[in-house]
Amino acid sequence: MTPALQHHHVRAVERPRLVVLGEAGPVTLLDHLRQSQPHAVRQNVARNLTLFSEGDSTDCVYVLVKGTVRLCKHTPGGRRHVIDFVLPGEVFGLVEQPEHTMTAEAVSDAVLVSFSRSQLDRYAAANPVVRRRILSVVSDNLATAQQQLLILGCHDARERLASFLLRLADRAGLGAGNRLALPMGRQDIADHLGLTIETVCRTIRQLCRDGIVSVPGIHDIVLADMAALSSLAIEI
Amino acid sequence: MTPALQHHHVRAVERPRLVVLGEAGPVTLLDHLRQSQPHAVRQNVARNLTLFSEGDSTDCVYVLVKGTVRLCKHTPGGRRHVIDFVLPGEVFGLVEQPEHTMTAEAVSDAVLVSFSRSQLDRYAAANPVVRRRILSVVSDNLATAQQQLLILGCHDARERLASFLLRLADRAGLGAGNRLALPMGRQDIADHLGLTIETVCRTIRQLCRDGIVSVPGIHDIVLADMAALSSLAIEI
DNA sequence: CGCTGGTTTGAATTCTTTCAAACTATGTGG
DNA sequence: CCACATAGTTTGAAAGAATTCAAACCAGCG
Repeated sequence: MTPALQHHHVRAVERPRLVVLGEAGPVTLLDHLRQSQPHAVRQNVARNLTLFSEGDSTDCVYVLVKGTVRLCKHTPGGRRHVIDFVLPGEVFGLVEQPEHTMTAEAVSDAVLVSFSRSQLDRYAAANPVVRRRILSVVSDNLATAQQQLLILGCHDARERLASFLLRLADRAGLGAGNRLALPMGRQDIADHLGLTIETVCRTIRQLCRDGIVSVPGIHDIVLADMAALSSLAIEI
Repeated sequence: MTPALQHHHVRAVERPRLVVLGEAGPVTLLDHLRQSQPHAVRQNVARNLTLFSEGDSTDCVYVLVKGTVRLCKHTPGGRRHVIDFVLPGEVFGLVEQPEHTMTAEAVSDAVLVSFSRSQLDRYAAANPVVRRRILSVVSDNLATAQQQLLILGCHDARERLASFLLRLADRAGLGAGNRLALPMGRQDIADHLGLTIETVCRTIRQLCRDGIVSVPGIHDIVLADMAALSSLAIEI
């Protein structure tokens, strides 16, 4: 796993962007992180491993290179809520508090790069553009959470699941034949949507019977009828 | 409505804080806003009036002085979700996007001060502390939204309502005899908690019968048994 | 006094949860 | 390579909860 390869992987997952001819400076926060901390630690984590827990000090910022991560909150009563899933190319763990407010766990085997938070802060202090990127990330997280509030406000399971699938497809992109990877388990989806695992199963099955999706494998779903799915989901 | 009076009102709603003897500089974002824009416009808005809508340009930042405001998202399908309520002393409308993503409406007759966004940005450009305050506000909004995700993840109405009441009590403070003002209507609460208005009514009634709360007036609720309410709510 | 907007109650329906059991895939050890 | 154990998923049936629809109620107001 050479640095060059690592470099490639980190960039490969980025969203397409306009390329400025001649000089393409750092644009995303990830660009800036890579530029200012070229020797950041890259690590492989196995499925179900905890990356950090609620209460841990926020001394690192992470970028997911490969795999999927879930961000959870646990209640004293032993319940769990999955606030969000992290997809490759996304920054996570960037919190404006001394301690993490969520737990991050690998949904599947994952590869990530961890950057020093204090170093980022020093870099940002001298660089207005980086500050704006940091604010953008937090602001995007806020927008995402508010979008999710809308989904959880839906009264029925079909609507929540349809919305979830569409949002995931939008973020992760669709494969050939509208195939979408579902790396997370059914329980993860349930805890993300405020449902039980049984309801998630039954609702997926229902969408299947209605010909709206098909499920070639547990961790794959084909969005056969996007129009029907969209009309089912909460419109944004 | 003299400037002095306005000054008094704006400060009166602030959270208690330690007073530094001799020199008490600006601490909160509100302090900074007031200091940098001493002639900001103060306005009265009547119940149900819209302050700004989704899509409006974000050229102002607001501070609520009196009354209550709801922040909603509307779907093309005609549904509405109340993302949050704004209480006196709180900043709202501070969004890192060119357009508002929510609609703000007065729940009850309200008084607010609007500050110029561009002026704030210029001020922040030269003042690291103000930048940090702005980031704090956005970050706090994020924490609030994620807390609300936890509440909406609850499978039953009692739990959501109990959590809502406790959170409101925590933010607004309790009056004599654990009295809490509920300026918003039942439909607002329903749209905030992902329930129907009927379920909200019935659940409040149920809490009443169980002696956990009492309802002297539609817009007042007495949290009689805080312990029971806490054990009912989702523990944080 | 009667309207109007908002709230509360009732009864039936629909949906979700719960609990239990069967099933499937995956990995381990023989 | 197969049998078995395990974790996770799916299905079924019954119970419980929320929604829907309808109607009654209530408070503020012209």
